[in-house]
Order: sequence, then C-alpha cells, then structure tokens
Amino acid sequence: MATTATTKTDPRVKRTRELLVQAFFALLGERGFRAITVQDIAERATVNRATFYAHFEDKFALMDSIMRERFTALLAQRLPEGSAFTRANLQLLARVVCEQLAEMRDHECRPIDHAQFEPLAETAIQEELHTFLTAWLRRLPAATRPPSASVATVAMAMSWAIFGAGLRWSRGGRELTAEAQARQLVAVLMEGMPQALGVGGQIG
Amino acid sequence: MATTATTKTDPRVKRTRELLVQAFFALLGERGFRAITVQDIAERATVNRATFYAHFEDKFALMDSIMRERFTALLAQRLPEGSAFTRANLQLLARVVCEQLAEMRDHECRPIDHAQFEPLAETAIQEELHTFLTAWLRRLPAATRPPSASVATVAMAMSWAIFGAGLRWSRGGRELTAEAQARQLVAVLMEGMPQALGVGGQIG
DNA sequence: GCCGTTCCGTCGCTTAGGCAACAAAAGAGC
DNA sequence: GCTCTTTTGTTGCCTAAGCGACGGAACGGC
Repeated sequence: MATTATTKTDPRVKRTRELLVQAFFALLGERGFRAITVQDIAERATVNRATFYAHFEDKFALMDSIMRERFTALLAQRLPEGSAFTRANLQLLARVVCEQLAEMRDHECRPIDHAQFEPLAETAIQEELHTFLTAWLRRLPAATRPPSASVATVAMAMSWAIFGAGLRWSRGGRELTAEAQARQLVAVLMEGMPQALGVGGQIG
Repeated sequence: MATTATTKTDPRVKRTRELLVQAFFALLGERGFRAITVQDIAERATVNRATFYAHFEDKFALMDSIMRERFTALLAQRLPEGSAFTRANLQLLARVVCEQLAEMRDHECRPIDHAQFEPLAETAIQEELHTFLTAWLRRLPAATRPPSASVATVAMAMSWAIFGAGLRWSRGGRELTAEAQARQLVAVLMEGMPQALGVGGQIG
C-alpha cells in the first residue's frame, strides 16, 4: 500500500462513471458539445439524472475529468512506468504535450463548442502536467533533488513553460516539428534555469 | 397498457441482469457449463455474488431464463408481429421448433454439460411454445375460437405434440427436412384433432 | 477415515442509485 | 416587454447492490 494506496472504489461508482463517459463520447460523435444536455448524457448512459450530479458538477466537469484522464493515460503510455527525470525524458514530455495540443486543435469541433471547452482542456493539461512533474521531481535521488520547498516552484514553472510553449507552437505556423520544438524548449529550460534546479550536471 | 402492461422495471435490475447474461455467455465461450461457477459469473459481470442470487436461484435458473428469452425472441422474429393462427403459420411454428432443437443438438457442448442443460433447454422451449400458442388461440375471433375452458387443453396438447415430434426428429436420422417434417406434423394435427379445435374450416 | 479447499446459499448492515417533485434559470416564440 | 417550454440543480424517500461473514455441502488428497 505504498504508492497506489487508492481506497478501493465501489464497483457501482466505477461502473456509472464509465457509463457516463461512454455516453458522453457517443453523443460528442453525433452532435456538438453545446447541443448536449445533462439529460441526454444521463439518458444515454441509462443512469438517472440525479446520479449524474452525484458524480459531476455539470457537463464541463465531466469533460474536464475526461481530459485529465486521457492526458495522464497518454503520459503513462509514452513515458514508460516510473521513468526518471532525465533530459531525454523531459524532451519527450514536452513533445507529447505539443502533439496533444496540436491534435486537440486540429480535431475541430464546431467553433462555438471550441470556445467552450478549449480553455477547459488547456488548464486540464497544464495541471496534469504539473502533477506529473511534481511526482517526477520527488522521485529524484535526494542528493540531486532541489530543496523540497522549491520543488513546487520548479514544477510550476516548468509545467507552465512547457505548456505555454506548446500552446503557442500549436496555434502558430508550426514551422518546427513537435520534436524540434521540444528540443529547443528543453535547451532553454536547462540553460535558463539550471541553478533553480541545482542539478544541471545530473540532468545533461 | 393493454398487452404489454409490464410494470416498468428498475434500470438497475435490467442492467445487472444484462451484465450477468453477457458474462455467462462469455464464459460459455471459453469453458464448459459445469466448469462455470456462480462466483465466476458474478466476478466477470462485475457484480457481487449476493446480487446474483437476488436475480437467479442458481446458474441453472440463469441458463433457463436465457433459453426462454432467446427462443421467444426467435419466435417473434420468424412469426411477424401479431401473426394469426393459420395453417401456414402453424407449420412455420413447427418448423422453427424443429430447427431450434436441431441447432441446439448440433451445437455440441461437452457431453457432460449436455446432460446438464439439455432437459432444461427442452422444457424451456416446450413451455414457451405453450405460452405462445395460448396467446395465439386467445387472439382468434370469438366465433371460431374453442371454448375458453378448452383453449388451455388445446394449447397444451399442441405444444407437446409439436415439441415431441420436433425432438424425435432432431434426435433421429432427420431423413426429412425440417420443412417437410413440419408439414407432416401439421397434417396430423389438423386431421387428427380438428374437432377439438372446432375450427377445421377456418384453419385450412 | 480426516483434513484443507472451494463453492454454495443466506444474512444484516451500509451505501449508491432511481424516482418524483420542486424552484429557479435559460431559451424560444411572438 | 411577455409568456410557454426546456433544462438545471437540488431534495427526501425508497430500493437495489455491495460487502463481509457465516455454516454447510462437495470435492480432492493422503
């Protein structure tokens, strides 16, 4: 019960959450985000509307939850189990963020809807990225780890930097590949804030 | 609320029943009937074992329920909605029974298992057949319908006759086609018990 | 024979989910 | 502006499902 001490969730909870997510995806396939009501979702999921509210505050919260889940799953997939905080991995991380943002941007959805959940999706990514980075930093060997007080700051700065750069890249002309963009960003991060990390040598 | 006045069932009930049936089918695909335990079914269905018993007495009851459901669905499919009690339809009914019994017989399953649920499946078919016939007779125009007291008897006799003949045919050499067998049986029924029906003319 | 294991039914208690009704907000039509 | 309709959150009560535990039946070793 060290790392994954998750209190076993009631199977019913897991199931209805899953049903709601499935229903939402199905509906997204046939109409726009705006045109989907909580009633629709509940009905499609064969779940009572009141039950929906027991799980999510509203359809935005559901969307948010889905985004986070997908993104963390993507990270877990691309950055193999328990990977370490190396320069190569950091670059890969930045690249994944870029690709994800690009995909989101290209994957259309009616412009009206886009305005609705674009910010939602973006903060989801940024925050999950932050969580991921924090965990990464905490797993560094004590000797090379920044003082625990500043771990939070470093993680915050890096997550925003990666996210922000990725966002600008995805919105711009994308002259560089995601790979190149990631490499360039990591260079800035490493040369620009090595002393904040105090692990310049270790990372390289 | 005339014909299908079914008291609306709780969605949860419908759902778990469905889950149990699905799980059971899946398990039947990978191992024999005997080798499947209630625990397995419940686990696969992500349903608590106690919940299983709230729905079915045991795995035999589950099997029974499934058989009935499938057979009635088959009947509904082959004998178009609200079909009338004519000679042609009666023949078709007999034919469907034959085919179903034949399929069940051929569709293997370990011989050990077969002994377990063959009788189960058979009584299921016979009883559902009886139900179907009763409904059919009741829908006859009052003038040509046998006295309501004897409807039950007629339905019982016919269902057993059709079932018994079909069973013998499916177990035997099957020299006739299902179609031919059905025709022959209906001839016997119509010539042999027309006075019981009292509608010899109407049926022909 | 006895023993360990597995599965069976069943029980009491707790919790998630269904339902109906509600007032309030948001749209649509005129 | 004004209605009429739909959707939204929220509530209280009831039921289905989860959980753990229990004694007992069935099976296999040995």
